[in-house]
Amino acid sequence: MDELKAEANGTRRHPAGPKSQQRVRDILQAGRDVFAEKGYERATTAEIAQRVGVSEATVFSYFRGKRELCARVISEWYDEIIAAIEDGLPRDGSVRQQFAFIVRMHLRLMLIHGTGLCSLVLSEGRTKQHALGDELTALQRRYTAPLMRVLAHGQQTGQVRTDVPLRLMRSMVFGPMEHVLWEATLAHRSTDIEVTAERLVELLWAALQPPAPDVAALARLRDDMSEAMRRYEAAAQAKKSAIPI
Amino acid sequence: MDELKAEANGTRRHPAGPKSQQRVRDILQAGRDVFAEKGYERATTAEIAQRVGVSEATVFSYFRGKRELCARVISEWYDEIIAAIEDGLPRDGSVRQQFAFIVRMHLRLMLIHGTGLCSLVLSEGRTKQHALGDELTALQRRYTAPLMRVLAHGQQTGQVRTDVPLRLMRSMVFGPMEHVLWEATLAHRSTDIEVTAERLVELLWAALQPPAPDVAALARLRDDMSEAMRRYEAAAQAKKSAIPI
Amino acid sequence: MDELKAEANGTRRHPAGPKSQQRVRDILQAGRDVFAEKGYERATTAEIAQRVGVSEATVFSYFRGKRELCARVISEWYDEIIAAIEDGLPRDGSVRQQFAFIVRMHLRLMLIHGTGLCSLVLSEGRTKQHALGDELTALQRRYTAPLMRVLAHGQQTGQVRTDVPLRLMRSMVFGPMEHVLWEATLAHRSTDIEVTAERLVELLWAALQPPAPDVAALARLRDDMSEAMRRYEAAAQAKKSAIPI
Amino acid sequence: MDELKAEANGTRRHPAGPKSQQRVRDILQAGRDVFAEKGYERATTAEIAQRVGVSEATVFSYFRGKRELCARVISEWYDEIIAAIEDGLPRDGSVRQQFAFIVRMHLRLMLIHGTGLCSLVLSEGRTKQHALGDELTALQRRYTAPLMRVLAHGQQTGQVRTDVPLRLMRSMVFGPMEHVLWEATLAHRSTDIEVTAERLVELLWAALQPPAPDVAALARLRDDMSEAMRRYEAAAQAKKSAIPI
DNA sequence: CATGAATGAGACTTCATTCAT
DNA sequence: AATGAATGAAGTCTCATTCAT
Repeated sequence: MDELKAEANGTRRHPAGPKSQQRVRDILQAGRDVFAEKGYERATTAEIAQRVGVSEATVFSYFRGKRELCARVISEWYDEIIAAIEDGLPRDGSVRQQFAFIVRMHLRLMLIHGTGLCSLVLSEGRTKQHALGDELTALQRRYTAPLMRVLAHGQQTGQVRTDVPLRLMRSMVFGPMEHVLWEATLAHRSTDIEVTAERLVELLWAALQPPAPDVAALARLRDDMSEAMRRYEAAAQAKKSAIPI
Repeated sequence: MDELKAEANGTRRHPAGPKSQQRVRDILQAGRDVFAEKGYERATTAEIAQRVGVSEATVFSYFRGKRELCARVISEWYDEIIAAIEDGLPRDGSVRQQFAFIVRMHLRLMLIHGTGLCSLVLSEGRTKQHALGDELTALQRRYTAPLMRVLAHGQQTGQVRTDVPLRLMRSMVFGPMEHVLWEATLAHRSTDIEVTAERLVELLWAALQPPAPDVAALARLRDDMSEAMRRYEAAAQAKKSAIPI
Repeated sequence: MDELKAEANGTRRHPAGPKSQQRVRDILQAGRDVFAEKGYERATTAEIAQRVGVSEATVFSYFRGKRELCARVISEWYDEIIAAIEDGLPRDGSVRQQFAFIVRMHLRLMLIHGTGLCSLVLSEGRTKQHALGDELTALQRRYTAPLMRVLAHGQQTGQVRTDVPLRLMRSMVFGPMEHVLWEATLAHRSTDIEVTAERLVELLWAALQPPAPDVAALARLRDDMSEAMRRYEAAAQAKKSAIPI
Repeated sequence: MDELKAEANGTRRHPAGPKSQQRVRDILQAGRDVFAEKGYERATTAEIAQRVGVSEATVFSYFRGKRELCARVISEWYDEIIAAIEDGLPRDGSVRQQFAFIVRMHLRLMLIHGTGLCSLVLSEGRTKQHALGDELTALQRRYTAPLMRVLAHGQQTGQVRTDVPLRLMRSMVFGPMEHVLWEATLAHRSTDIEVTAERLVELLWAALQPPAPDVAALARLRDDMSEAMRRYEAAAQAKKSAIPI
């Protein structure tokens, strides 16, 4: 991100005066809003400039172009969110506590700015030929790093299962969160995000725990039995009513 | 979907000749590809026409416009996927088998056409004022319906936890799948999707099970079963040797 | 018009079978409706074809193109209207009666088909480079011929003034009629066209009569006097109130 | 009109710089020419831009679109013509003088820009669903207001007949003028518009006068006047010769 | 520094018209 | 005789981007 900043701010025109820095912040803020609301394609530099109250040309004198501005918006946002999680992480807490913290913070932080940014990242991040590609990947790695560390630590202490690749577990954690966030935006129904967060932690934690092989197998056995019995009973019932004689 | 079809074909110019139908199919195919690759905004009617090998005007004589074409692409794709899942679902299988089937099929079907369509739906579906909005919602409901039924059935038979809203469980299931799919596309590393599917099923199933199963009771059940089986087998064996014919 | 018909019907493809003639009539009818409703530019061959219930290609096999069709529509319409006036004109009536008949018929006939055709002629007739130019001029001459004859006759018998070019009198007659027709269409207020016609006849007839030089001059004198008196009185009044002493 | 102006300028991009205003004027001028020549539909933004010597994009940065430009053209033109008539109207003149002034000015002003604008207004004004509809109606009312006032005044002073609705008289006046203007444009023959104007005034005035003036009474009035004048002149003459200094 | 002004490139869309069948 | 199918040409409009002032 630092090299991004340098690139954006230095290659163009403006020395790093304090006024200049404020301008950059204003533009980034407006850009964040507009990109989040409209998505990359539908956002226009005109609207961003207008929200800042400057001319389009000014925007282009601080940023090389729309794409760079978008890249900066995304990276700033990632920075904030990463900092918030890294700073707040209860280092002395249990693995489960740390895990819960991350999930909770993620959901909270995302919803502060609506899910626009989130899906911006997801949609635009996917596009190849988008120049952002590399930096974005780096950011995403940094972003998921805290969770990865927690999970790895959990594996070492036997609290997290080791029979599944970490990458899959990451999907297992972030996937539902994104999904929940989308639903929260789509449905105007104001989901109680705190309640949802706690439930999600519980569900996820259940999935992440080492399989108590016995119990799981037993449960499976019970389920199979149960199914078999039900099917038998249904069949018996059918026969009875079908053949009254 | 049927009214979509009617709307698209016929209102414009071409009666339902056989050649006409083929053209429609060709355009839909090209549209699917391009929309999937580029997303709605970056896709151009020019490129779609060019891939079919016709002029843009031809495309517009079969579909009212870019948006309608996109809507048709999405709905056709949903139709396929829904049909595949509804038709293939093992109705006599256990809840777990059905669940596993859905997850597996989902991952497979999505990857046939790349993740483009998937994220197209997600990105475009999110945008309000997109006119597609309503039909899309309906399709998504139909799409997730099988899973919802399976989960609900599982809850009735005590195999799926009831302490969490179904909606959250849906996010819990589809979220990771989407995430996995994105990773699969992003990283060119060809993940073995079948293996991943099995692992995902296991993780998810663990999350969905009722919490705190009574281990002791389960063990007792198992023992009773075991005993019963053994007795049965012994009896069978005895019979077999008694009646060689 | 006859050469138009020949041109349209012969140069293309269709021999003059009775079926073919019916087709031509149908298309002309639909064309009349659409051109009248939409104006030349906004009318589309597609809509015309659709109203007839044939394909666009069929329309083009009977008429060389949109422009020719429009020309035919206009000329047919002129034919009708001219015939109606020529046939109905009371040859034994007085000049005033004949004049009144023409005005009345004009207003009636125009309103049968709405003012669309009327303004179509006026708008499109004006456009140079419209190919219709020449034929249209000829038609308009034929169209106004009855009126011109009546007026000329009136001049010979001393019932119509001779101090004004016939051309100007034509404008004097047709101008108000067109204006009235436009107002009738614009305002949905259903003007009683018959009453308006009678009033118009009276106004126009007054204008067309030879100036009884004495009377006119006298009237003018009276008006001037009247004005002078009023001004004087106003001035006196002002003075009185201004200078109370 | 003012809200039109505000709407057009400013909402798009350019603040009201001096250069900007000139551009607006240039574009309006070119727009006026092109719309007048071609009519609304056949006019193209490309041609307008080309005549100004700028790119199409520039035109669209000053006006929201073709329609708004056309609306502005029409309203500017109306403004000019209304101002010219309102400013020049001889307020102290007789009713006939005022009437003659309006007719003369109308014909002159219209011909300055050809009849294109005139028929543009008439053709486009007629089209329903044209968005211009409302503003246009208002403008037309303002435009005909001076004439209406003069006629009403004439009615009060007995110089204009009262047995016919004002609306019909308006058609009676504007109708022939439009017709004359069209003929003037169609026929390249350069009509002497001043002569025509005077003749038209005479014809129209004849139509507007109260019917059946009492010739006898008028003659008596004239004789009285005449006698009075003669007496006055004789007296004046006497005085003049009596007091030579 | 900031911006007013301009624009090239390209998007979607419409429609009269042609032609093989 | 009729038409299904296709399209070239053109139109309106949008927007990121540049540059002289």
